[in-house]
Amino acid sequence: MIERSKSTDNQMTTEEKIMNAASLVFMKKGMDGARMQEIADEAGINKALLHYYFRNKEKLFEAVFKRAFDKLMPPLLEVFNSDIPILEKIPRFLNLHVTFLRENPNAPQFILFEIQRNPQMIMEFFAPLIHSGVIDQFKEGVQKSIEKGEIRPIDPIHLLVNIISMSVFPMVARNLIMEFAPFSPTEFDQFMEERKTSVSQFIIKSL
Amino acid sequence: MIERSKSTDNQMTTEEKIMNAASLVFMKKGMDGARMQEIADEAGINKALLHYYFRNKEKLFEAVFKRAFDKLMPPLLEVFNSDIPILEKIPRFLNLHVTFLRENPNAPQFILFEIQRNPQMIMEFFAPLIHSGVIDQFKEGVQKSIEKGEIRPIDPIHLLVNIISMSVFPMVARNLIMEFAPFSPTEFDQFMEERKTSVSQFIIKSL
DNA sequence: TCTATATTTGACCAAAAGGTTAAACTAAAT
DNA sequence: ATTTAGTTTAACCTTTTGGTCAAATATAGA
Repeated sequence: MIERSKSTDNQMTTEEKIMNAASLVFMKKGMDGARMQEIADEAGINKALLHYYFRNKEKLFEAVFKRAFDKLMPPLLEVFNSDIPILEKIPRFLNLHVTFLRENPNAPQFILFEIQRNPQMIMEFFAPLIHSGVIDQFKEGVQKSIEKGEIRPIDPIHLLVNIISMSVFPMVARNLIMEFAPFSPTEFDQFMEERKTSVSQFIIKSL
Repeated sequence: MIERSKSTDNQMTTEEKIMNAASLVFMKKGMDGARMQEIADEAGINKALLHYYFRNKEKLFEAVFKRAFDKLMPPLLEVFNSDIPILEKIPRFLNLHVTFLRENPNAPQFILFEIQRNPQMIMEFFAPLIHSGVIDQFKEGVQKSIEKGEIRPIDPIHLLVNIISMSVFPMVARNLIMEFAPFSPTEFDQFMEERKTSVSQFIIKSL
């Protein structure tokens, strides 16, 4: 009998196996669409074990969400919090972010959908980030660059939204783009790689 | 007793009431999260009536999806299919699209999520669009503009993805942006209105 | 080896949710 | 007024699904 390709590697602890399987299933199907049985199958264990390690679906989901969130945010902050000038921040951000997205293709869609499903969760996870002053720092950085004449006058929020949009959205619309372009998975991957420089140029040119 | 705010207007036919209620609930909760009972309540009718008009949840969902899709696509195509030069297409597209998005705030997220949930549906809905040659037409238009020296050399697909990203993504990340900016619903609305010109300028400047 | 603790399982359970049905109600046609 | 076709409902059924439990198995310490 042929082995199914599961998230089962014998060296992993059961808890890790569960987390990986849950991550896979939740990211693909969302909280509502995910089935505990499917997660158990994917982890190669019994369903009751899920409840042994994580009390219930909600708790398991939160653990998965938190892990995805904690993997996403640090590199993002690292760039925005640094003191390098805005024109250098942009290519650096795109590099880090596109790399992350390639390794976690379903993360953005997952986070965005769950935010809409349960907006209260935004508070819990994003509140500390919001109050850390990253945004204000970014705004100030842009303002200074404008005063120095390095870039044209532009609303910092619009600029920020533009940057995030162009790096995140293509991953969210991945399947759609692949159909329209049309791209094979490999070609799409290359497309995203190109965007590191392509989008950097695009933004810098417009400033 | 105070009347609840339902999708119930006495002049609507039952079928319309159901479609509107289903649209509301499906858009907010997605296929998996939506409950037939909730749709029935929202429409102010009995649950069995849903099955009388639409055989089952799947069929009802398809009807809702189709309606959303048919409302989204025509204006989009109208602009891209027209023969006006690319530099005029951009502001026109943004105008139409942002206006549509404001009236259907949950449509993009809804469509994107469901495409991921059931990729097969892409084919059914988007196939005719893809084979209509819109994309090739857009590519040619950009190429011509490049040759005429109207815009700098740029990969048309990257350009197209940039345009779509900057207009669609802010609506998908609506809740997030409102928290971060921070914006009230009214302010966010104004923000999107600003983007009609802001993004147009941003793109044109970069070309 | 024997005991105690942690892990894992198969069998169940109760609630939720989609779907069905037969009967009641309405409104138009004869 | 009666019939007929379309509409609406309350009650019910079945399947799915998250969750539980007692028993079995492995693991480590005395």
